[in-house]
Amino acid sequence: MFFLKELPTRQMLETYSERYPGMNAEAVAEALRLLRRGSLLMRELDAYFTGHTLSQTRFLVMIVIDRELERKSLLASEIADRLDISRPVVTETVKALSQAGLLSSIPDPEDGRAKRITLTPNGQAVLASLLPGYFAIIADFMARPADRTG
Amino acid sequence: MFFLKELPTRQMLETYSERYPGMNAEAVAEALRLLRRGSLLMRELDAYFTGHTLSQTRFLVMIVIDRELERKSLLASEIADRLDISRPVVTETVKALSQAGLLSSIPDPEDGRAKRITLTPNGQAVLASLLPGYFAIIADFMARPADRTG
DNA sequence: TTCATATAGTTAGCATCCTAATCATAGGAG
DNA sequence: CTCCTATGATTAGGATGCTAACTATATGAA
Repeated sequence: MFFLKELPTRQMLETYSERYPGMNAEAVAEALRLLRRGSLLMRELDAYFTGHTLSQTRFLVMIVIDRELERKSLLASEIADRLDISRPVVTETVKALSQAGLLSSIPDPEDGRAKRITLTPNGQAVLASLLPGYFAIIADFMARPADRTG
Repeated sequence: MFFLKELPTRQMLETYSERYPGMNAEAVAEALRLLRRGSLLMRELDAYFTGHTLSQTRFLVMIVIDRELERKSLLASEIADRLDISRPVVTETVKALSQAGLLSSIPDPEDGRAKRITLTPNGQAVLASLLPGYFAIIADFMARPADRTG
């Protein structure tokens, strides 16, 4: 998260730019807007999931399983790959979601080390119930002018 | 952080769009690109600061003090406001930076509750030494095409 | 002056993420 | 078959963020 509220003014960046000749003031300004805007959207989504006893990561874990077309299950390592998060986080997230009855994991019959993780019917229902609100937050956020996003 | 690696294809979003009529597929696609790109840049910056015994937040705390034009010091609450982070985080960050000799905080003579936090000369030097690399990472990142950012 | 309320900062406790180390199974070279 | 290495998953420990509750000081109304 990057929440610098008042981004540097153009003039401040020019000043830095004189001190640090290699720097590209326009690229920096654009990057800071990107970071700020992304963080604000993330904060809104986090609040949404927290309000539903979930988290961004737990939601995304369910999403990547749900969106598999030819398979019903993923291995923990596959989830970690698709989400670009560390494996311990997957372990912990799957444990929590399983306890909540949203996922189930069964030993892989073809690989004694692996577990196949699937959405339970309840998990599918919860995911389906969350998506409209998720899309609504995004649509609302993207419709706001960038400088009014915060 | 939001690290969904393979963003949904246009077709998948269309499919969701049929299931969830309120959703704006284009806005969602753009939002996901924003989140992914922002997260990747943040990850690169985090790695940079970690490699210099710092963190994004510690760096930003120094930045907002440094960029005050008319004042040399800020209160913890002012830092929290400018960075949009919680006060306990400021407390902890200032403590760590003070122990590292980069900040100093003295009791405010006009308000017995407050502390005035300033950059030490060493803090200014460290900040100055970090900025070129910081700007270089940003410039490099922004120069890469968006679909090759990861 | 006195008390209620607001504000500055800290502490405590929780959530979430990471890396490094560990355990168990797979799979291939010999 | 046996051993070495690779891979799936977990555990342990640390960093960083948050909210809620607390302490101390300030401020203003009665």
